[in-house]
Amino acid sequence: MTRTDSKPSGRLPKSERRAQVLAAAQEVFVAAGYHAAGMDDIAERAGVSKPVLYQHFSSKLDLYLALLDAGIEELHAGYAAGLRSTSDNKVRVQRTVQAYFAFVEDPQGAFRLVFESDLINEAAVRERVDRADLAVAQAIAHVITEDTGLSPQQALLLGSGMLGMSQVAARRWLRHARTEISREEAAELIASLGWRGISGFPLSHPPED
Amino acid sequence: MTRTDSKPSGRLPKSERRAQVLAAAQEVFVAAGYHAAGMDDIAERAGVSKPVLYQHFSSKLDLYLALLDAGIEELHAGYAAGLRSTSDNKVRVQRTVQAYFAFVEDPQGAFRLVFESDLINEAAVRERVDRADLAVAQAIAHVITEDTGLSPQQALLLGSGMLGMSQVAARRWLRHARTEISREEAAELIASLGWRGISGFPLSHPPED
DNA sequence: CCGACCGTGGAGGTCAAGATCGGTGTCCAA
DNA sequence: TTGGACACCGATCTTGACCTCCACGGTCGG
Repeated sequence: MTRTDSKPSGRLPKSERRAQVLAAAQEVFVAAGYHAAGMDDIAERAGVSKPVLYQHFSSKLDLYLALLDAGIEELHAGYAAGLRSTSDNKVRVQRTVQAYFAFVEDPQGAFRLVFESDLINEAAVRERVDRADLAVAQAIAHVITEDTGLSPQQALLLGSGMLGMSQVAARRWLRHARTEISREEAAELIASLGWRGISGFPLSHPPED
Repeated sequence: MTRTDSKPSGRLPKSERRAQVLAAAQEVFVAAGYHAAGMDDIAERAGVSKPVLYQHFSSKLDLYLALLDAGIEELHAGYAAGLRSTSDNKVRVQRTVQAYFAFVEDPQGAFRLVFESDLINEAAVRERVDRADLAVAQAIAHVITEDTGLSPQQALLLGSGMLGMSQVAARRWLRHARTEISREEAAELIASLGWRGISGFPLSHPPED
């Protein structure tokens, strides 16, 4: 019985141990937020000691940023697939909103790191979240400019409005309406709200001074 | 000239001194966030000593909650006035969105405490923000149920979508589009987005425009 | 004129949490 | 089998921030 591969606390390859630490850190950060989370908690959750944490990540912030990047990438992959799946802008909006709801429903809770981070004052975090939001808003703005004659600035503002609509509604649905309304129905409702709002704009928008 | 009332550091009535402390604390919290702000900074900013802080507020959290409550009340007063100013639901939506943009533009920056708090994990903070959001969403949901045949749950979800739309768009406008688009135009754009979205739902009254 | 009092100011205590060092067990190779 | 080296763990250090104690100056009553 010299083999102890199945033992969770045994020696693991570096990448596997790193993934384990990341998973544990995500659980703790999601449950408690950045500031309330302790490296002790993360180490205990991962079943390793604190020095092992610092063998993989140079600091608490580094660990958090790795998880934040993964979460943003997860969200990006979700809506990007929806955008490329069709050229029908209405369906594109539906897919994007669906992606937000799916992201929020993810059992790992990565949305807490992207949408509800308590480290938003940190420049690195703020910058990444801003960039992610801008990408989504621009994607929606692109859809808008195809269907309306609004200026890029106006379209981008509307895009951020659509983004906020999806984000906040998805979070409210998850917390307060998940048992009453299915994910698909909720997303469809919000997508209808957004699409009707967008498609109501005139094709040629005269600037009103 | 025995009285030195005009001297800032002199004796002040308790309420006035408290207001001064609150103003200084708001500046520091808005600029740095809760965690990065120090009681030393607040005391220095207010021109008082730390014991004076603790004569007025029992803890840092207490001080923050006082400011958060004031900010929420400011937002509430803004949109509540707009809702009562008319019975035209379209105008109500416009006024509500305008209130969000005005709140975000407030030079004291109270919106940072309500919309971008880095203490959102604290139960007291989360509860107050949730309650404030729910109030707005319910107010909008009431408007929605008047014009559509949606269920209360559906209307509340749409209301939170409208809320998020206004909130996120207002923040983006403040940070990235303030010089290009006026506040009124931006708010009108978002209000149009939301109103067209709402009025497009079935069983709605025919649009007057 | 003088003494007592009250509020201010700066220095310090405490504690939590992030970031590291000696000891140890285990695995591999000759 | 056995020696060596590597990776891990308990215990520790330090920093930083929230929260109170000793000396000082101005004011009011006798």
